[in-house]
Amino acid sequence: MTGSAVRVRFSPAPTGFLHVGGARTALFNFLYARHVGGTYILRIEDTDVARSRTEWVDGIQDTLHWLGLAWDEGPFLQSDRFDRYLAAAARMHEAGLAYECYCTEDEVKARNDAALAAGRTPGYDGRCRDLTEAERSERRDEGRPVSLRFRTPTTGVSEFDDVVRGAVAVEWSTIPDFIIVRANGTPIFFLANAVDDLEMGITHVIRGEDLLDSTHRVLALRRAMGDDTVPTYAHLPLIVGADRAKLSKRHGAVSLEDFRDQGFLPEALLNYLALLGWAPEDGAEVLSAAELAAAFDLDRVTHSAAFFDHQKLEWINGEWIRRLPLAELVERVRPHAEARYGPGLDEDRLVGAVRIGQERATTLVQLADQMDFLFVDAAAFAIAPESWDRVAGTESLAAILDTVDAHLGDCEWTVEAIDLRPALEPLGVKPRKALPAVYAAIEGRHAGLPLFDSIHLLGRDEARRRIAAARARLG
RNA sequence: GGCCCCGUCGUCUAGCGGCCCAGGACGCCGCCCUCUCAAGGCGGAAACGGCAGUUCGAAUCUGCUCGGGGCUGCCA
Repeated sequence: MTGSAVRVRFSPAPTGFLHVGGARTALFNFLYARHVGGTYILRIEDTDVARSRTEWVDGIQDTLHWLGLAWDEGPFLQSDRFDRYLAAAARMHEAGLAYECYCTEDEVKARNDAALAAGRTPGYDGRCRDLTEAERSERRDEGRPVSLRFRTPTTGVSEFDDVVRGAVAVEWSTIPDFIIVRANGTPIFFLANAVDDLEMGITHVIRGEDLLDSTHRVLALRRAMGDDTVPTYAHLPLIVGADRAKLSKRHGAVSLEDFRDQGFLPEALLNYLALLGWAPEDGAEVLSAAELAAAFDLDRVTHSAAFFDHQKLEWINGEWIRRLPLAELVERVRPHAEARYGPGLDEDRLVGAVRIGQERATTLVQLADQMDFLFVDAAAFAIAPESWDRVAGTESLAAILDTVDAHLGDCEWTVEAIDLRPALEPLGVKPRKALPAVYAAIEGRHAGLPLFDSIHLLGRDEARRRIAAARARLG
């Protein structure tokens, strides 16, 4: 598993559920590690104590496991490692690479707003950058909060090569000094990120493009720690919502758990997510995790933001439902069916329904819903009003139901013998005209699982009872 | 506002100077199959943002322009 020196990490902030953007990032890290035989690490970036929650730390891990994206090392919690970051920050301070800043958040914000209003470029104005020792002690005596701010270069260019973007360069003069330790004594993302990538020997940083600009600051921090090496960076195109804006917890993002609850298979989600921002050379669309890992490479990652297409996900999910062995599919459907109809379902009916539903299902939930007529209480069974409206006017309906009842009364109880078409032939009504009403009578809806199999699963008595009930509605 | 990134069918993409009057997939439309609905098969409509330039030749290279997005936080 760790045949190469490649070390990658997925490093989510536990400030919410895992959504498709985060899952895709985890997946690409996972696939790359598997492709090259490297190590895939999980690191929780919970430096923002106020917003991180342990339930999200657990939730993210659960979801990752469900997806099959188990990590080789970790999880490492940055909140367990604050001393390291703070020590690094202290060294930078001593070396003059960082300085104490006494500005309050509100003051900085007010000055930024003023700069913007005046048409000037916002960003920390360097007020505390070159304070004398006397000025510093004066501010400390005032009881002002003390944060540590990193001194960025004022001249020159910061440049690095990104696997998917190519060379990315920016003038240092456009990057203001930034906080590395908050006034409350906790470290900031840039610092923790730089320290950990270095200490954990991360060789490839694969993450969203929203972090592209922060790379310059992290690299500056690495150099401040005396390290001139640069890991390989690969910034993935963003996954956007219908408005083409970045997905986030407060903007259009959907929890991966919701997809699970909606009846999507992890195989399908993985498969679809892999196709958002990457495509295999041979153009294949339906691939297993192993096939994805074999074909995946960073140099085929695309450049532009992608819209999450729910319809294509549904299609892939159907493909995966069809590929699952029957017994396996039954186990995937079972929890959804039990959630609806209670535990201890009749096994023959469940397996039978899954068997006839497999070739037409798009989601596990849809499949579980379609078999409701087999599990709902006899007393609770009812024909959907819309369906009855559609079929109530069927030509010769009374005769059709009488004929069906008679046929079910004395035919051999096999799917082949139940076939209603020969019995209906004398009535001169086409099966496609006559049968929807029988579907409604038996399944409660005019379209659903194959009728003859459904009748077979239902059993002779209950099937006839339902036909009789429908017949009674005609008066 | 400043900086950075991106721009091929509705959507996801293939394409890396001639094989492209642009290929595949989802979706959509039509036909076939059919016990309903699906699934499946066949066919169809549908795109290189714009303008210059380089070149014998550009979706592919360059510039400009327009458009979209990201960052600009004591969030990550």
